Amino acid sequence: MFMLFSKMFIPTMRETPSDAEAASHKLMLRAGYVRQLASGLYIFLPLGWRVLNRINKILKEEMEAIGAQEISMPILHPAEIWQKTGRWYEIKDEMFRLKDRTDRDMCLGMTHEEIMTWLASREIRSYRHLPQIWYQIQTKLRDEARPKSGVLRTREFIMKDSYSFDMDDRGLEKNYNLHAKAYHKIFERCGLVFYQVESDPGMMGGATAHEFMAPSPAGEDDIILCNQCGYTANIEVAHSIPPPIKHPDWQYEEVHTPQKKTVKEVSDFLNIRPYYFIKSLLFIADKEPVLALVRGDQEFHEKKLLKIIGNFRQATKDEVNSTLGVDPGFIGPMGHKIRILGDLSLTEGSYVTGANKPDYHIKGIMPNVHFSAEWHDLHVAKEGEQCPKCNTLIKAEKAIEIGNIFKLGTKYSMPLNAVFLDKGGQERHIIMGSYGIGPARIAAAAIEQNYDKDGIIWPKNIAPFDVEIIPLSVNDEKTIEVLEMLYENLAERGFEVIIDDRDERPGVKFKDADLIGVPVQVILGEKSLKDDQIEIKSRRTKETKKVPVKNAVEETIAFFKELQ
RNA sequence: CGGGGCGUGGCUCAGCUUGGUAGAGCGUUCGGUUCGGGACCGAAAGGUCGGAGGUUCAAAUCCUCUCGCCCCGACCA
Repeated sequence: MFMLFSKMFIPTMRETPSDAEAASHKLMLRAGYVRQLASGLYIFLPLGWRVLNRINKILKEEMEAIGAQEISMPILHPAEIWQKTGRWYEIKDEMFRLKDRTDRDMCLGMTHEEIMTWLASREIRSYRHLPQIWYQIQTKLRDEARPKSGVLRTREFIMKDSYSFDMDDRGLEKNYNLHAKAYHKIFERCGLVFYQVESDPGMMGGATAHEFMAPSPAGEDDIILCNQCGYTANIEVAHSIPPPIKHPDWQYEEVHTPQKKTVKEVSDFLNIRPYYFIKSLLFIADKEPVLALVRGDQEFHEKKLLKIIGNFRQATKDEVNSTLGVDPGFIGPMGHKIRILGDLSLTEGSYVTGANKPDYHIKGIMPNVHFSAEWHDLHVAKEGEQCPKCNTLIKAEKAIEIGNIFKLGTKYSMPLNAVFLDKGGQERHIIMGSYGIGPARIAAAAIEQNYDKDGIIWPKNIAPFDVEIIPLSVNDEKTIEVLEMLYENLAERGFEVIIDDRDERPGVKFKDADLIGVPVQVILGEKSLKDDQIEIKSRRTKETKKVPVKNAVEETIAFFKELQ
């Protein structure tokens, strides 16, 4: 297969549109892959669509390889099904809602757990029908609060989503692991650097979830990594052991700290390091006040507390006063009757904390001596702390979420009554899993991880073309002769080739070729052709190899095969 | 939703403070010279200055409202 540059719609730009920030966003615009229609809505131009299709082809191959069957679901859904699972009410502005002409409530699909489960509930009757894996590559719509970074976060996007249906947890475990393995193959084939990390199942429900993360400064997520034992987790669930500290032999005493409220202020004032402090934060959970404690050098982790006590909010200044009898800034954990939760790093030692009276702090307070608390992990893990599994120093990185896998259990099969009869004739709920991948995010992540000042450097399996042939002169007879020989042979051998047949100056063609990022460039110049040679150039390294015309096809293929 | 920024030919931007003929570079079209890393010369087309209202003899410029887009945060099924 070959295409002519002059006939294709590839609107490259010399300058970067001013509202692009992320490298992938800038380059996809400049190189003519996408155009923006409105906030969070993107048009994929021929090159961009080719890339997505190549990614989708890989997705399909790996899904079929684990026995998944492709289907296609509507993106317009009746409200009732979403009402049955409760998500119609739980999800707020992020769901696009509308009514049909008969005033029936409808919504646009943000994901397809409900509809897939609905189908299973109607069609699956017996254990003999299980297990099943159904998948689709389908448009999703979410009215994102903040679309950003080009195609990384959009309101309409394509997603590969698959769903597994099993009779029991063992079956789910198997399908979950099959998906994890398939995902590893997919992201490897797409040429990405990635990690599988522990993640928060969130509103998807279920106990276990992992995310696949492509490290990149453009990413929205923070992940924690341990190079030693391989522990990886999203910061939302990551554990860590803060650096241990040596505790001084303080006497329990009040110290005067006029107007000093924050840890930093008191720390500077008393000349005591922040990690010797206990930070006390008051929250209101279902009307019950809860005091949360973290070490002074630690950041309090809201989601971790949420999982323990359920919904809560920060207490107002007045509530702090009426509950604890003191203004924020001078709170200490001693002498209160309310529920107290403390971070695990505080279980022993001697600390500084608020004295529960204005302008005073307590030095020498000891957990489990001067106060008691329920101990939980309540802090945000950060770089420089220790791995919870092997004590090695951990690293933090930003990453793009390119895929996720969830064990759903019966979260959807219960409300939608998706049941089957087991061997014993017993009616049981289907055990489900759901698994997503965002192809556009793969493309963007691939660019974020592979570009230079001149443009995109595609991993070879997802590039829009394998080879770009650049005849420097389109009026030279010998050039045309070699060109035809080359592309016909390459196309015959299954390569996808683009030919820059435009009557442009060489500089323009080189610039565009680098910008577009096809991994192999074959340059046909009159000078080299005089010696019966052509040039094969790597987009990534810019290294050029001259080879005789008679070996051009084989050499080009060999060159391509050696690339990543 | 909170905070910040920006809307002027297709793209990047100047002009706005201090109201008075709407500009530049790139791109596009035509002609010519060029031709191995975004060439050069000449000519031309192309703009309701995001929109509405107001102030004024006069508004891209000042005021009010509004819409859109980007960034930070919150949110993210």
